Amino acid sequence: MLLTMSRNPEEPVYNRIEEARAALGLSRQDLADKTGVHYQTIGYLEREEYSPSLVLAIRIAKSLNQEVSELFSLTPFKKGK
Amino acid sequence: MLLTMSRNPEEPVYNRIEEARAALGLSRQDLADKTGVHYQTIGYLEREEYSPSLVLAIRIAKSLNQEVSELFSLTPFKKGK
DNA sequence: ATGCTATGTAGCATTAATGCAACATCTAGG
DNA sequence: CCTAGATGTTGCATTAATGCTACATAGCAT
Repeated sequence: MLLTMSRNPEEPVYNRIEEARAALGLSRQDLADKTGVHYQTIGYLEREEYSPSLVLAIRIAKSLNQEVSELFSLTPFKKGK
Repeated sequence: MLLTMSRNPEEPVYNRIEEARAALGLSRQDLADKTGVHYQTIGYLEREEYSPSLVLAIRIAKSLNQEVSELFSLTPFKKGK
């Protein structure tokens, strides 16, 4: 089909993907490859322009050796790990 | 828009929603109300006709006093709790 | 039997998540 | 300076997730 203007849903999910990814020295492309998604998708998630599906969240957590609950939250994360 | 025939995605997520819900003596309608979704949505999830968004998974886990990882998995659950 | 509750099934509308492509920008190296 | 890599931005197509409505069925009451 055509149209729609997604980007920026009403229900954001906070995440620490960028920190966790940087801690492992991975580029977005690297993480995208490990996870099996487009590298832009990682970017959108890090910028919190939309929230992932549960499957994607689980796969990303696995790629980063983290628990889903450590990486994603409905409430903002505190600064620092 | 129109059309589409969702139901039954390519990537299922296994879950224990039904068991956890029953353990608390809640009907689907009860859980749907607590979670803020349509009661049919709970049914689709229990029958694994599609997998939830991350936000919904988190909210459901919270409604059932469970961890996301205890309730959802990319691999099938063993029988019994 | 009648009725009520829980559940399954089917369709359709709307919106979000994802892929992908084409750019722009910025920075680190050579 | 030039180039390459990483990241941000915009647009559009496709598909999944969700809401909602309606109806069927099965069980359990009264």
